[in-house]
Amino acid sequence: MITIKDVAKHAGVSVSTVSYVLSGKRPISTTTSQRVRRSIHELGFHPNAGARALASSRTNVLALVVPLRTDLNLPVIMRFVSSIVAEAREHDHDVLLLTKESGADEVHRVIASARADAVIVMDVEARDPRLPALRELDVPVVLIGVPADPAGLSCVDLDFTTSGASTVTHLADLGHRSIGFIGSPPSVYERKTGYATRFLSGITKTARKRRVTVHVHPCAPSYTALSASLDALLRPELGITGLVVHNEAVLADVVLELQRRDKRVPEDISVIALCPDTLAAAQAVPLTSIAIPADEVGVIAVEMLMRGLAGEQPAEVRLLAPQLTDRGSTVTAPSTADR
Amino acid sequence: MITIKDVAKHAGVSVSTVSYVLSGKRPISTTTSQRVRRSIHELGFHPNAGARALASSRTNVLALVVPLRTDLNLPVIMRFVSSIVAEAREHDHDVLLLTKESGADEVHRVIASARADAVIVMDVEARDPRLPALRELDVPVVLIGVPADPAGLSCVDLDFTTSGASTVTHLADLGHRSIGFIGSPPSVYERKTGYATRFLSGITKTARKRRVTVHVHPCAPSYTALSASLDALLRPELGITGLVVHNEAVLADVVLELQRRDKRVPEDISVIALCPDTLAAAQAVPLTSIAIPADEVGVIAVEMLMRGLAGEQPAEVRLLAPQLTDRGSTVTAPSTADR
DNA sequence: CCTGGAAATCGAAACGTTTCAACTCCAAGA
DNA sequence: TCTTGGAGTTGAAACGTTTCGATTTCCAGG
Repeated sequence: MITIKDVAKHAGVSVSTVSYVLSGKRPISTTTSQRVRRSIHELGFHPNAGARALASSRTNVLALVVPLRTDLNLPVIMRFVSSIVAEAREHDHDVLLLTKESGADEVHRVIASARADAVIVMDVEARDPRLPALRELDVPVVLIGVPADPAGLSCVDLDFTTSGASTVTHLADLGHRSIGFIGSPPSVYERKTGYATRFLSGITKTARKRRVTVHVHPCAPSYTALSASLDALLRPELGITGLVVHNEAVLADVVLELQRRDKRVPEDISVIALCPDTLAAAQAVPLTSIAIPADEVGVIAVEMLMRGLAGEQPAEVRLLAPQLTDRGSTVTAPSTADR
Repeated sequence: MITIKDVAKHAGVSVSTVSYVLSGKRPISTTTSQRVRRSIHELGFHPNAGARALASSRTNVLALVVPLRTDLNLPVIMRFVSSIVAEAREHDHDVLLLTKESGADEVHRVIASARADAVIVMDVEARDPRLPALRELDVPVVLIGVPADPAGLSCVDLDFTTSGASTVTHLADLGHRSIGFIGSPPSVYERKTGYATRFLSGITKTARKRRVTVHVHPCAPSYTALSASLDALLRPELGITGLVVHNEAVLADVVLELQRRDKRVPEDISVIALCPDTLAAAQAVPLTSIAIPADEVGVIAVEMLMRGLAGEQPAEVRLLAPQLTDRGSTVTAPSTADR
């Protein structure tokens, strides 16, 4: 194994000089610096992470708590994860993977044993039982999602409330008076997952304001469940002309099923989704949608942690403004006569 | 921070004794051991991972290279990941997350800097460019998937060749003479992903042997692509009575589209899938399937690494026998007269 | 009662970094 | 000419474990 000592000898300088070349924490002449760098390169030196961590009490590792429940949309989760990993590398950090199932004690273990410097927690629920434990940790923590009481913790997320409002506003502006909502699986609402609840409340609140009727149907990720939801929503007496979908698992089926039931999109019924842009664009009928900015959220989460590690950064809640892309699946509501 | 010294003092023993209590590498009297354990517990001591790694040259961390391409089935990937994480914890190890995009140098960096002790690589291609670099690493490596030349590397995977054979045998035994195959996205075959190619070759080889005609259609994960594939496969002159599906993304749509085209499953057409059991069972018509044993593969991968770290374990290729579950979506082929 | 050896415990030397205090130059200001 | 001070460099002390060799303790056998 090549150590910093070997590099120092090879470059004809002291060990500490090599260290300073690497960290840049002290001025080093360009000639020395170059000589050292060349030695590092020639010898293929990689600083030992353990020794580094021990001496500096910094591991350069972020712990990431990922939910692996099946009622969540894994592709979306993965987009968060990959953007976080990429951004972490950008800041010369690695990512340690924890699964949500393991709970808060695992996070505590990882921090207490100095395996990681900071924590990102995904899929935070409104009154998440892990919150107190996370507050105790005195390392930077960023939540993806916003709990009921974020005091003392940093959060970043799409502004789901405003997103919900946007979908309704969009449809109401087009003249729709009665709309359906196909939501995430019931279990998601039961656990009071922050984002799902907030999206829905944005919808209902705005609907009330705009005097739009909204029929809410959480929907399990199965054909049967979707079919039942659509049966209920498409009863003629409801006069539904617009549909908001927040459920990636059944999104494709929604479009197919509407077609099968001779409801044309958008002529008979307008559809707007909350989902990643790529998914919205890939449907049989490309869908107008509000994007889930997974990449951006991941980047911001890591940046917040980095500032936290640098000692700046008070706890902060950061909500990203929704962005609605019209792909033509939403149009002016058909007049009553047409129906 | 609580260190081993504090524990030693509190328990009235030497530092090394505490260490031996923890590691069990030397005999310690039960009384001492209990006293030490109690101190550890009372003080809330967690051994510093960096110091430990430095002294023992063992990090107790596994590096896991996860593919995050979107043409792969993320839910399946996640099942691998979560079983790996769980099993790693079972062996007191943590998991460091690397994404495939970063390539082999990232793996090298992680090992060279002693951030991890061993590596699991998912989604290995037939002639994966990372292979040589992985062989150079002198730490245990386990591939999930089997490359063309696995020499010197351990692998574990479902036996996709036999799985392909099984699907055909199953259908042929039921009297089907002409079957369709809806495969993974074309890109997957183009990259010569081991598993997809092997599954397909198992199918075609057995089909030849059993004198069954098979019509092959790789299929992108979109409604349009699926629709085109089905158009082609359902031309009456082909006389297809059985369908093998290896594409989780469009699996649900396959069933719905067949129904829409007035093909009853299984009366008019038998369908068998290669996918996780839960997915097969969740379809509008529960599907006969060959399971993708993600959990088992994950567990085995970790166990192989552990044996490798213990110094046992020569490189080994481990193929898991396919398991076919009949859920009633495959029946005797309709006689020609019926069609 | 002594002896030998196993069982239990201890002390100190690694492990490979970072970082602090200190030291050497050398140039600029007085 | 003598200070002063900053830039560049160094040596050595941490950092918190593990582990090796040595030492003590204990007990059975003679």
